[in-house]
Amino acid sequence: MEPSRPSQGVHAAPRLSERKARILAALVAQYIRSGEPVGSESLTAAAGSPVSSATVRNELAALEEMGYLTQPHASAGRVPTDLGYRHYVDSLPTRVRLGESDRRAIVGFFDEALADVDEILRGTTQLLSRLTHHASVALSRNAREGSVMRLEVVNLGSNALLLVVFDSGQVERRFLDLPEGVAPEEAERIASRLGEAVRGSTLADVRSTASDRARAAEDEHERTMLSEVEAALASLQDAVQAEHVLYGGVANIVAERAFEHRETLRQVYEALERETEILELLRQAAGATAPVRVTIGREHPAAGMWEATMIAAPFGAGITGSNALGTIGVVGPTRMDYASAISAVRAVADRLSAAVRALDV
Amino acid sequence: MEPSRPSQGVHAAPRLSERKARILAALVAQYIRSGEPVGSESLTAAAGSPVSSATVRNELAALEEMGYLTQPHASAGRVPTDLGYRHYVDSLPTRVRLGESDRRAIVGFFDEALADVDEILRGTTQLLSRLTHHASVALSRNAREGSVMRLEVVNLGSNALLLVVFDSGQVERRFLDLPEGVAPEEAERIASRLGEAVRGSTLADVRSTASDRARAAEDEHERTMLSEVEAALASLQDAVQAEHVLYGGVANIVAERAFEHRETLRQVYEALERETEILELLRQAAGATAPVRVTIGREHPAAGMWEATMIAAPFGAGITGSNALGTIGVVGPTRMDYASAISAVRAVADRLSAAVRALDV
DNA sequence: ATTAGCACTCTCTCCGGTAGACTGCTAATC
DNA sequence: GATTAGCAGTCTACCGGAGAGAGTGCTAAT
Repeated sequence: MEPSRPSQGVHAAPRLSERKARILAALVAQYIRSGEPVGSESLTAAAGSPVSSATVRNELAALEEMGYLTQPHASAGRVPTDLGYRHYVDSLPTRVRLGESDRRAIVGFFDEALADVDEILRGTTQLLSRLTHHASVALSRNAREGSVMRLEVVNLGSNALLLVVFDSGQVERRFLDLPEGVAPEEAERIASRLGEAVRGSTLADVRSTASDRARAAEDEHERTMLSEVEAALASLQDAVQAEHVLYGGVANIVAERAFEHRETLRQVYEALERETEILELLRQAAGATAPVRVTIGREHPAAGMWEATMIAAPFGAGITGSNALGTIGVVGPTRMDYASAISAVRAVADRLSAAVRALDV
Repeated sequence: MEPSRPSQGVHAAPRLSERKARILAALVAQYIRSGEPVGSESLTAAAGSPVSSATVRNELAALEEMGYLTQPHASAGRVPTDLGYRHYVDSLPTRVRLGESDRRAIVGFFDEALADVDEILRGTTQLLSRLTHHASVALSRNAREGSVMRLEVVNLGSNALLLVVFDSGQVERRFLDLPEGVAPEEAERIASRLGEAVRGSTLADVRSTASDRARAAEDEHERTMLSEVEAALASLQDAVQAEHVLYGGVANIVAERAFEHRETLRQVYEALERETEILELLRQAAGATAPVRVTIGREHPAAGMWEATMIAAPFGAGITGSNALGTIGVVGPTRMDYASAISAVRAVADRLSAAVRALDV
């Protein structure tokens, strides 16, 4: 395995002739359906006007030369490369109609009023997995990047809790040791005063304000209390990992016949578990303006995903775009039914956007 | 596969003779090590005073008759049944010393002060997976069973958020529509007044109090607001699923050589994903007084786990026992290294208990 | 009760042979 | 020049048989 990066192949992908494009598309479609290498014979009808298998063979040889196809072995049919899939996906019609039963499943799911955002997202991954028979992933916007709407201290008896409420509605919490001699009520008052002063600021600003105030405070209780709060905010700020990917339907990966080798399977599970690369892709999809982002095989930065494809779509973006609330997607083998997977992801993302908007605004 | 339940086998497990027990233990240990069916020849040394292979064969035949062993085929060595593993596990010494490097890894992990409870638990599953090379699971006590320490309404601009803080420090939230004409400040006041009144009650009590007060309220704002709150609490109370299992190291399952068949693998992943049975076992372990609970093969209620073993240990219980803060555990093939897996789970649970205590009290 | 010995059974692996599926190439054709 | 028929060549997948190896159960002797 050489670490070659995508679409920068040696062959600069010259525009394909009409016929080559047709043949390539037909081959990819058939390979996706059957999983078997495709021979020239079965493509004679695909080239517009019917041609002989010998002609198809010439075209196939050319497409292989250009990097769109390979052969498992010398006397076998052709199989698409990642570049072949890429061409296929890029030439897919932008809008594919969803099957009626799928459409109904999606509408039905979002009709049931689920109240909690996280729970909706979790359910959405399950929905998406059922629809596509692939593993699905979801990421919601990082709370810590939003602005702080409230600080609250809650006395729990043996210790106290600092709550930080963000404008997204997310809540982070840290345990606090109340300083010796500070009454819980006083602690609560100090925290909420700070909270009112910083309402709408970023976490970093809140922290530095807390630090400033702690230094400036004349009252000793206030000083120690504020530095406690600052310490908690600091720990919040540089927590090991702020956000986590939600997974659904990961059992589908092992059921995937296209992941033939055990080792491939292992690598995919490991990549999913490592999270970093998946996170990266999901974040990119959230930032992009495109409705879906498809990452195929070696286009993945992580070697463990080189046999896999990820389809990701942002949700909850306003008309302004690019400020999505999060991203959902599916992960499956490069040999997947792109048309239906892409439309399922898009449709679910659309509905999810509507559902979140209804809940949130 | 017949749905036979464990240790209620036809053979009522009569006490094994000293020699049978020795042979069985040696066989299980060797099978765990090698993964190959064990022949009589390699057990001649195991029976206390050395005996011939023929004698061992007689004993093996008897053990098979009693249900502790089987043969993959007529002329192969013996392999333990679930009952065989059960006997082996039950006769394992209660305390096995952990390897020095493992011990250091555990201590090292908990030395790094992690601030958030969920994050610690998440990290703990990863630690446990690294130590045992199995998938690990964790469950923390259901917040909704605790008592409510605070109700808080936070105005987010476009809508409002109801926070419910429990004595465990867990926080649940629901979006609220502020009733027409109710000022955010007023809403906050109404909620916090309710919160003060019900401090320490269960969620159900809080809800019924909210409902009572809504009915009794004279002020219209207060009435509508309180019924909003009650609706939110209701949705909290019967949320689809209150608690979720945390998973770590699930890639280890596919790496497990003992899960030879793809289908077995799939079933295990599905069982993990379905969560219900895993939850059930983890809850049972949390309630039990035993330091670890081992569930082997067909002892599992879920058929998908019939080839797997789960080792679970509660953590965070006081000296009173039975009120654990949660449970951690590992899931692997029935053919696993029980001695080291059990001691790893116990050791991690112990340290985790200490860490949580330090954080919380 | 234990053991030596032996016949028997079952699996696993290797091997050669064959059928089948495609290809690439050449030479003829449009 | 593009297309096509025909054909030789290649590679895989599958099958059946042979033989080695491992381990058992049984019998008869100790």
